[in-house]
Amino acid sequence: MARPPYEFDPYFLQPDQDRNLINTLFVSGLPDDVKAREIHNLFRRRAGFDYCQLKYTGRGNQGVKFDPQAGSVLHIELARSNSRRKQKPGSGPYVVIDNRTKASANNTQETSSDNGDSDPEEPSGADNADSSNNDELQTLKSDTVLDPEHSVPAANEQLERTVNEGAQPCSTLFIANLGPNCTEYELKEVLSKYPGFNLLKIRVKGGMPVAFADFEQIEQATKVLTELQSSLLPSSDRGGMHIEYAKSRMRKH
DNA sequence: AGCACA
Repeated sequence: MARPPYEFDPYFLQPDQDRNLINTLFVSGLPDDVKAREIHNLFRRRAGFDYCQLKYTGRGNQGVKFDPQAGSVLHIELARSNSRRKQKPGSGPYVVIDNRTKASANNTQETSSDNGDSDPEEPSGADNADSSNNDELQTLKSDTVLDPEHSVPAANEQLERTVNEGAQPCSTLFIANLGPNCTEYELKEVLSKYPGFNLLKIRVKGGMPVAFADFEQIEQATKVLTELQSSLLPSSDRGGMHIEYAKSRMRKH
């Protein structure tokens, strides 16, 4: 495949970046048996199209009910961040990642090019004579999205009425995996560097402290969640703190 | 994995 001599995708872009810099589209609502070739054909004539990456996710037919009509409508929006995956020069026009292979049956390979998140070079070297550079992809029972890592949450919510692991954004954070000697003071010291920080409450649950940290805005809580996730406090003795959105907002104080 | 206060 002739590819442009330049890269469209800057690497290592963060999710919070300026939306004007997004040059990746997130496509959902694809049928279970969609083929990467079909997606590629959908966009190949469009100016500036570089490549597509098709990912079969873990959600699928099992118990996911959505309106059959709505389910057949393609939904396209700006991705939350740009695709980082780089094509290998010798590979095909699209990338397939299949995460839904363990529970189901057979094949696990991507057909068209490089694989998932960590892709060391093939130790065997130049074995690219691999004749299977073709377009026949495994068909798996699963929901199908393009590049779901970069998806906008709303897009997934449209597709699934599934159990969402209590991950609704909230302006209060729940902080766990704190050391038994963690003090309100040391935690407050860290949190108060962030804008919008309101109040911290520490409770002891089964001997181990957990904390609730309240912020003015969800966005401010989100920033703290991502930036302080897994970070260590002086009192930490079992790894970094684990931060989630609280299930409910902190009450009046 | 563990989510309280009012």
